[in-house]
Amino acid sequence: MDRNVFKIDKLPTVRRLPAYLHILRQLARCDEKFVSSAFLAEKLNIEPILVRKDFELTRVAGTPRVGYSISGLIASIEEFLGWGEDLDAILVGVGQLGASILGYRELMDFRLRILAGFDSDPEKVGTAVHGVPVFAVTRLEELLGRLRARLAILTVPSADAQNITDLLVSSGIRGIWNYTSENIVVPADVITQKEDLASGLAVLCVKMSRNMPSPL
Amino acid sequence: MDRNVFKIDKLPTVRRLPAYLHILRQLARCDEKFVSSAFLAEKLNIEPILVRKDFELTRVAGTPRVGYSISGLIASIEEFLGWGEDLDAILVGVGQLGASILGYRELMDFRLRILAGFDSDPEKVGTAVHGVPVFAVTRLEELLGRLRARLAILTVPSADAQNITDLLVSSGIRGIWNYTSENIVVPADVITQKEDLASGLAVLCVKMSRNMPSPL
DNA sequence: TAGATTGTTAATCGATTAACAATC
DNA sequence: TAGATTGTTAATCGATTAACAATC
Repeated sequence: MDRNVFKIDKLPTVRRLPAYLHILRQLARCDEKFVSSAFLAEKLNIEPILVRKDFELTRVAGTPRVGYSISGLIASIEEFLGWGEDLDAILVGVGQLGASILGYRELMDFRLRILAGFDSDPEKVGTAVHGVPVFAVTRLEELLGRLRARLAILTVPSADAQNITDLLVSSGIRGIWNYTSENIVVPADVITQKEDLASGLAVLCVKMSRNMPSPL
Repeated sequence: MDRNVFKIDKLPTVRRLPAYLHILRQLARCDEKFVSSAFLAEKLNIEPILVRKDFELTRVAGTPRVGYSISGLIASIEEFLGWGEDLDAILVGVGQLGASILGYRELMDFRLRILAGFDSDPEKVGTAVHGVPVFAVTRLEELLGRLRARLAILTVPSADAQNITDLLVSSGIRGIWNYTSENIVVPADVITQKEDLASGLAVLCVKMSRNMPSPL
């Protein structure tokens, strides 16, 4: 089963870490110093013990009766996720979705730095979207040699997904954040993460139908 | 623990169903009639037995040696998700993200029908984005009385998330698909589904750091 | 028939929850 | 001190995987 070399454990925990980080930063902005697992659990609708278990993974220690140091937690989580330093990326496909990602302030909170956008539309080439310069997709290989980004955000039309993926891989990209609806194929040493909006909608629909006998 | 009344089981299965659906429709378009669990498993990088277990939930039956009927599977999955009929929704916050959702063809495949957009920007009010009319957010309550949509897509700035949520809830919305980075608070009988881009990025980052000793 | 694929039943694995001792 | 909160250890729960019988 080596097709999934990158199966990491504690995946549910990793998925929750950014949510903690978001709340912790809000608290830090309000000059709070300590927070309890119960407080965070309440916010995220989970159990306090789960919060403590999650923090165990990041090796942060709390103080009985006081809680966890907010700044300590932020540092530990960032450290664990590798979000302490800028994460350089490029984005391919500057359509409406691509543009909205370029303008998504939250991602900058996580020190994701999108160095360049690429698009095949000559109208877009040469412009800047949310301050990010857009280049022709034909220059991908050339520019990736210079930019040293290892991560690519894929927001092209589904039909182009695999072609562009192949190009990204041969240009040295090691991770692809896939926003298309295609299941792209990559060599074993390249990592992909598929962002699937439909799965969230499915969960919502099933919950709603469980909730109401007649869904309309 | 009644705050999570809508904890459904088989959640991982539900999350995978749209991915099956997507592949099945591609196959149907190619006039394929049957598919094996092994084929689908290969596509999604999971185990064949997991595919069969998932299908068990939708009560679809396969035929030994032949596989599953593609049209039968599509029907069963749609039936299970309640995607056999149009799912009426509204969208609040016609910014770049909101607009990209309005233009997202894939969602129409799932029969999600966005009846109206709402925005506070007078420039946008009265226009149509991807064919969807945009109304003033002040008319939310009034129009929701008429539209009979039960689902709202929330793409407003984080700062407005809770206010708009309260308005949606008091206007009769039963489910909120939350694209903001806020953890919105709703009454126990309203369902929310938070779409968290950061958690996908976290998984990707952790996988990449596991992969490469030095991440750059 | 022989062989491929489903479907069932049991085993394993991992995530969450519970209980409670430690501790500030 | 007493009480609140962490952290540890064990129990439970659910999801995935394995084994193999059923079946077309």
